[in-house]
Amino acid sequence: MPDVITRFAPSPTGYLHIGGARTALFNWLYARRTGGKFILRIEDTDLVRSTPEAVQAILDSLTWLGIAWDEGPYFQTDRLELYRKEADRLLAEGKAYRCVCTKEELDARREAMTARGEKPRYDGRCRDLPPEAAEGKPFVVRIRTPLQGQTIVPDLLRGDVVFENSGLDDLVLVRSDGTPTYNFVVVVDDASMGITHVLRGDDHLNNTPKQILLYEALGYSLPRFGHFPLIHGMEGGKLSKRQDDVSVTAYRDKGYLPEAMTNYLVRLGWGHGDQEIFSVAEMQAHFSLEHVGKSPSKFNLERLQHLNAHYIKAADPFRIAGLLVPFLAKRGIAAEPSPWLVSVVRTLQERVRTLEEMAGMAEFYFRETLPDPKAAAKFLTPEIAPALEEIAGELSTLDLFSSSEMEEALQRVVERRGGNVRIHQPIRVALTGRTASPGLFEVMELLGRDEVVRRIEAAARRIRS
RNA sequence: GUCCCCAUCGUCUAGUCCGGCCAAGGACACCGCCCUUUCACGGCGGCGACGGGGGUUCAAAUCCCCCUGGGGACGCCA
Repeated sequence: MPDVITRFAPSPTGYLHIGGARTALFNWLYARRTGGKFILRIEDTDLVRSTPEAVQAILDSLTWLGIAWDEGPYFQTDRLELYRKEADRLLAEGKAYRCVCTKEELDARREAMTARGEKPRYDGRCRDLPPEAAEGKPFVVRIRTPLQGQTIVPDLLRGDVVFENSGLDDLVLVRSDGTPTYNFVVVVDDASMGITHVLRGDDHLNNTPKQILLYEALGYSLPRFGHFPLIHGMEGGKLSKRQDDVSVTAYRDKGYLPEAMTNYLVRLGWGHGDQEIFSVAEMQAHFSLEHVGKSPSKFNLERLQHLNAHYIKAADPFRIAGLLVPFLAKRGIAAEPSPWLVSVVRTLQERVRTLEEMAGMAEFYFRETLPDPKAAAKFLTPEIAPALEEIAGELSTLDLFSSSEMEEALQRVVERRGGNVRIHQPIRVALTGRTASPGLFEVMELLGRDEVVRRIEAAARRIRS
């Protein structure tokens, strides 16, 4: 049995979002770092909102990120028998009770409490109902929370957090349809799976004292708890779909590399001295809970972009070429990984931040695009047309289409025309349609002599007409 | 409203646990300069923070209290 067993327990109600991904990453890294085990468990007890598509999306995202679970995925819907048994035990021992309050009644009471300025909570009116009173009526099972005393959450990151039991609710353990609720199953599962470290988002800190009470009621021993600060959106507050891209897949589809994503996420809330770039192996070697910060961090796209640019530069161009194909396809360009594509990638690698940008910048390699009007107005002027024609002529006579040959050909034309003709930018615009591009001679080489001559002649013709 | 958490450059953070090495370091972004056929890459430099107030101490970014600010939770969601 390993000393450390962590888990990631998402609910399959949507895509894996950034915050969840980081929680998974931290749990995984902590397990790896300590030689422990990392379990994936799908919390699908909300039958209404859970979907198989969401399960698949979560699995895909984790796999894409390279976060590999050692066990699972377990599904809570496969374990209902266990929860039922534990609920019955609590009932039999008097540690839980049946409550026949209806949802409507509860809502009304909650509203009244809020209006009175109290913390809305269950008032406990079914606590001492004789069991027969629930006969024939729909009921939920609630835990009997102590009215007095305190519950202390020993948090790995924050130290002891003290809660007054009087402020805690009699949580619903089993719904009226017989299905168990989150706070109940999470305890039963974490205990039965032998989870040693429950590491999760800060939003669960308030649940933890209630869960501790449940651990005690069930006679389980406590795991260690640690709560990570949340990731905020770019405008502050929770990540919102409106302002931020929240799903991992959204970033994959925009052309971010998984290693950029994990590197970005691991540095959100965690640091190792001044180091910014982490390979997975380095993360696994250095990750520790002591260096996880306590304050929330804001999601910052520019940083992610910078890291992605870094990893694109560092990546094998063969791999990038393969990844680029679908991004080209999105622009209607049918390309296949080829030595030529790899060369194209090489010219673009240090100029882009995402694969999407790379595809956009690569477009001119595949088809002639009309020059940007401003660029044309500045560089494709009537005065330059004769020089362009002359250059096209010179280039078309070349046998070897190499950088040095092209450069000499251009030089000959420039000298013939008095030595001070600025020719590079006009050619660039003629070939790529833009004023910014990879090196001119690299572009010419990849385009090939005939295409280069054709585009330069076409540009000259457009000027004259 | 009640409860809980948090607080170093615009942002991510190092430093905080074990006060002095911090006239606060790195990175992103931004601004200059250099390199250069353009753009980028790269190099060099600049801008820029301990939220406020009280303590404790010879000494506080570091410890304590209050305030302020930010966030989270209050479901038959997870």
